[in-house]
Amino acid sequence: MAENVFDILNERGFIAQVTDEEALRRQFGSRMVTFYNGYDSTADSLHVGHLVTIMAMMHLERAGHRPIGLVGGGTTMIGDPSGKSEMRQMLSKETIEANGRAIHAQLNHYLNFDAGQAIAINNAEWLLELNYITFLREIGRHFSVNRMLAAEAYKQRLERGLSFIEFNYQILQAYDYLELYRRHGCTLQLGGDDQWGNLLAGVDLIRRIEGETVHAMTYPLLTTASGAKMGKTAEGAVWLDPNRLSPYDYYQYWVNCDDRDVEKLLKIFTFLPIEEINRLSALEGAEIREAKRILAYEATVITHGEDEAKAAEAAAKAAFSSSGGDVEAIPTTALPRSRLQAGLGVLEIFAEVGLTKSRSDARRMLQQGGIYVNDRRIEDVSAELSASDEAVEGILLRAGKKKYHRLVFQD
RNA sequence: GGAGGGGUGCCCGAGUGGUUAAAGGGGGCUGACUGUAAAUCAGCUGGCUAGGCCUACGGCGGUUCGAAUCCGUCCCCCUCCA
Repeated sequence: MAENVFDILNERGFIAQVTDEEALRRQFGSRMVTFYNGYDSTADSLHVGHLVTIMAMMHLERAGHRPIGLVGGGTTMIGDPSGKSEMRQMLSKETIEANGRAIHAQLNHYLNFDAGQAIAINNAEWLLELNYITFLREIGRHFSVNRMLAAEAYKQRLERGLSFIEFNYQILQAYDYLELYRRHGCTLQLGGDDQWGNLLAGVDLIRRIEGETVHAMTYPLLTTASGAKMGKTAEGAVWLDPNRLSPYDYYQYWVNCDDRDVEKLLKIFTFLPIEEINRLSALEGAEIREAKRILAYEATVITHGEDEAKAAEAAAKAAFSSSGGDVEAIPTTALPRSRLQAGLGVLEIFAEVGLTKSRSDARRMLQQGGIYVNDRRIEDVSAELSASDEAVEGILLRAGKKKYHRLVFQD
């Protein structure tokens, strides 16, 4: 008998709050559960912050349950105020639609929409055509403003101001759950812990209208050991779309994680067995890097596939270890050889390939000793690259300790 | 609609006519130490044709030799009243 997927999720740290642990556990053990997780269509790609939800859905799907990937084409028109300090900028309908399509395509990468196991759905389908008065009479009457105002999720906004449009978000999300319950027999909604209030609203609504008990479960909101939100860097989100963040950089994100986070990340972002994770987490000192390499590799396989993961790993090896590896997968820019022959300013090229934000930035970094060409530190601000710098593999540029870029030249 | 308060660099936040590319903190970056970790210490943190110029304190216009700082106007946000 296979292990109950609830226990798997619990053991791996996916569960923050559940409406009824035992009931849900029984459901998982006795029948196929249809569940959903919604995604705002605020961008055309998901990021690592969403990956927790995706991993949980994959676990559930593997256990034979049915995921619904809901894209919030309707709710994104409103904007969720939960835990936010300000109203989000309104997006155009066209943008929201395009984003929704992109997100579904991305989810299909992890879940089996095509195979018919998972269901892709967009709440624009029912929300956009709602009749205001009808909706208020049928759905709105079940919501207590008093209770909504008391909710933790709105606390911050009650101090700073909450517009009526946003105040409706929770109601619409609750209605989504009802709609999915009716259409697909969906009896479980998943979401981040900041969604707890929104999830419960749906559970309550279904109890009141349908007289049925359904469930809600939240994931913990992951933060890194240093306190930052998981999946955010100074440069922005860690995107899952390879066009927004290359597999190489994605791999680097994981391999650079804090020691203290390794165990947690392995449990959530890989499918490695717990025993293996325990072994890796027990490593100490420099050996933890081995665990990080495995984490980075496994996580990259899940999002970008085995080939890209291998390439990213080989590139990392080429850049960071003394032997072996493959420079091919280091981010590379091809330039006409004529530019090299004409003398290519170091500041110029660093800024051009994006290793530094600007020439000024490159100049600053150079003066601080952070600019390297072929692993030789450049001291002269006016230095230029010439044909003699070109090796078989091209020219390797490095900014600081970790950022590499390779130049190749074509006739 | 009325009264009051406010919009400053990635964020928070000082600054109320010149020495202000703008205190301080956070974040970020570089260097040292290391293990592509953390912590610590030091430096840096608008751009450029680089020691000179340009752009910057919500928008536009004005006063002035000179404005983030004064005046006008517009936009936006908050608080109280309606």
